[in-house]
Amino acid sequence: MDEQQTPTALTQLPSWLLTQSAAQAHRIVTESFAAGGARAYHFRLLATLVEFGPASQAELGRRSCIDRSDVVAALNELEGDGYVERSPDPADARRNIITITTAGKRQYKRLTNLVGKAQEEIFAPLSATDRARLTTILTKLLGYHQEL
Amino acid sequence: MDEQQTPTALTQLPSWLLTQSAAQAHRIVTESFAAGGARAYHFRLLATLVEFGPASQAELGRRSCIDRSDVVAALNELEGDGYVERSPDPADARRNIITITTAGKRQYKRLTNLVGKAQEEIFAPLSATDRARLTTILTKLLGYHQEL
DNA sequence: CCCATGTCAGGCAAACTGATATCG
DNA sequence: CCGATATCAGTTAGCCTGACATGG
Repeated sequence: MDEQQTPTALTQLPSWLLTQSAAQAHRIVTESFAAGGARAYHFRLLATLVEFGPASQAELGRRSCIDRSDVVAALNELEGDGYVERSPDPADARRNIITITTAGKRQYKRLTNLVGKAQEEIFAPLSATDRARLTTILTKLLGYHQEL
Repeated sequence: MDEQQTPTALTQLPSWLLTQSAAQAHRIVTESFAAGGARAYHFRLLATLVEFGPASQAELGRRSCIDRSDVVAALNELEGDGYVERSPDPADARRNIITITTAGKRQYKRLTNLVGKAQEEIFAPLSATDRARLTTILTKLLGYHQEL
């Protein structure tokens, strides 16, 4: 009797479609990470360390698009789990050099695996063509908003 | 020297593209609403009232995809601004019937205008074809995740 | 008895702001 | 003096859970 009635003022609004489907994706990804005892911030930081090597906290924050103050907290947790190590930078006393540990690399692989499965769950209804188009369009969109 | 270096593990992850561009969109929309002294919840509720007419709070929550408890708070604010009115349902003593006021309709038009401008800002880099494709794909995606 | 409703209290992850001490 | 760094404290909007009294 009472159908799913969402106002067309929302349904036909591009930004609504974007934020709502992102919310679904976010929920699924968050659950996946939780199964690995982690949060999105941890994955982002580990990925950054794996791809670019050791770096200061500020540098990590810029590369992973995480605020400096949030980097502190996330690194505390990663350090507590033995996934990264903090050491003072001999060349600049203000900085810590963050290094990923062997356990950290293992955890990163685990999380990569989990997030991969989450992709399948999220984008299940889309054809290969749709997925490719979506990726292309969103890359364009994101690139535009990041360089401003 | 130090290019924008975001790990490809993120850059090439569909859910990352989705959530990050949604974050940009969300930020722009939020700023637009703030300029009208409102939040997204207010717009959602007003749109629901305009399209479907007076309804109980629970019904409003279902239609606008807002949790019952958040509906209470948002309606308090809308009522405080004179945009909606609460009245007891004579047919069911548990319910309030929420009605949008004339001022509320005016506010809704204002917000519709603001959110429209936000769309242009958000999707500026996309061609008409890209926008149409994006809308189609996201509609498909959202429909899939909502009916489960 | 079970379910729906409105309300309140509170948590939670992400993103952000501001202040501060330290160092280049 | 200016700017970058690491840290801490605190805020926010959105989403969510649990509890509870009341009424259908």
